Amino acid sequence: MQRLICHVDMDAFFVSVEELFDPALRGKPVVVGGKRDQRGVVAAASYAARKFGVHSAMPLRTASQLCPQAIFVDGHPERYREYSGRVFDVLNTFSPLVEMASIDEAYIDLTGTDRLHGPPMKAAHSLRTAIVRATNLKCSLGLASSRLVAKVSSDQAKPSGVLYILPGQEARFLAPLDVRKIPGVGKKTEAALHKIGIRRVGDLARLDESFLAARFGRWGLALAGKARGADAGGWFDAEIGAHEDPKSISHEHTFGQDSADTAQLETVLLRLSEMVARRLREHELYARTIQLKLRDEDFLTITRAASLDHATQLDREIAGAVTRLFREAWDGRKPVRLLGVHAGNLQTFEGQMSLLDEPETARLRQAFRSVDHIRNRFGEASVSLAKTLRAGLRERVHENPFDLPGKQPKKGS
DNA sequence: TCTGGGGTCCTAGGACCC
DNA sequence: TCTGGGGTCCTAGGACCC
Repeated sequence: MQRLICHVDMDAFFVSVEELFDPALRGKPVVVGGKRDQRGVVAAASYAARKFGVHSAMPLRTASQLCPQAIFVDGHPERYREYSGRVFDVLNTFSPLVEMASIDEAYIDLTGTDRLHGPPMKAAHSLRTAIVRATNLKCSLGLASSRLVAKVSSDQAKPSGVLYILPGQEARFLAPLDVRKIPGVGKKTEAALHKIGIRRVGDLARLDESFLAARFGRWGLALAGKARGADAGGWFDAEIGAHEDPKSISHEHTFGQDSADTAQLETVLLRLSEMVARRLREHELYARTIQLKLRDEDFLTITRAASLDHATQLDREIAGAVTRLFREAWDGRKPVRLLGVHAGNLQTFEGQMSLLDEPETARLRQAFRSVDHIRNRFGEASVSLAKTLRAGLRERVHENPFDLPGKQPKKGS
């Protein structure tokens, strides 16, 4: 069956939500992200502000210079989450296959829903009407046979439009667009492509795959696929709405003023560690690798990581690890602009428990190493011996109620 | 211009193992 | 020891997205 993916993108989301809470903002140049003289960047700008060249990710101070009459407001994440949830609920009434890709955009799989919702354009308009009714917010919709093309087409439909790319027309739709329109092509890749004379997606599609692969590595290969409209690998291929645990959890803080006050810096690290630990517990995840991020007054940024001998979700252990890293990494003189705490190598409960049982896992690992060693030295003749050993060990493993089947260590070489 | 905070994925070198 | 070729894990950094 022909896949039909719809990408929903809320228009000027943060600004529009703020306008709901303060209608006086409507039509005015509005910048969401903080005060005009604060350290920080623009999270969202109203269309009136964009006319002055203000755009998201721009420093607030720059935005203030470009558009002195702009109204600067703080962001309200709780409000955005609330409205994001409403959008999700609406989409969920159209199809169970819904995925919020970020706070203001979603994918919905409408494959095979024409009996229910009518043809693609009709379905899209019903969707948009339902969203407006539930939120009073505008959005743009892109429909296509892949996530990639759906996303690009919703962008082309802005503001407040609907665009459907017919199956088979993907490459024709993409060809005249700037390469920058392809998700994943940022400033650097764009510059690299411009350097070799490639400006539009069509130029990219004409290139040899092997040339792109040689020039841009694995990413080049994906790029070639994308230029032709394919969901080239990774997340783009995944089923819509598949739940996935986060791969990392982090918090960071930029100081209002750079600081070289050890006590203050370590207090912030402690607080960030607590925030990370709390979120780990919320997700019921355990981190094995703790990473410090440190940015100095010259904006020089380093990261230092340490892997623990067991995974944790405890404030104390995370703070301890990150403080050790900090004391090694910071000379105590250069003022610090930013500190961050990052938890990676995340494990679920089961993985965590088998690791807790340390002498047992150490013995197991040792045993498997011996098995592999025997196999390497004595070849095929030893296979049955290895099998027997494994079977025996699996029994032992099962005795541990927290260790689930299928969790044995990986085979050696 | 003076550069947030939360993520994902990729690369590359080195340690270590067999 | 002049020296191979898998593989995994760890760490650091960077591009990119919203």
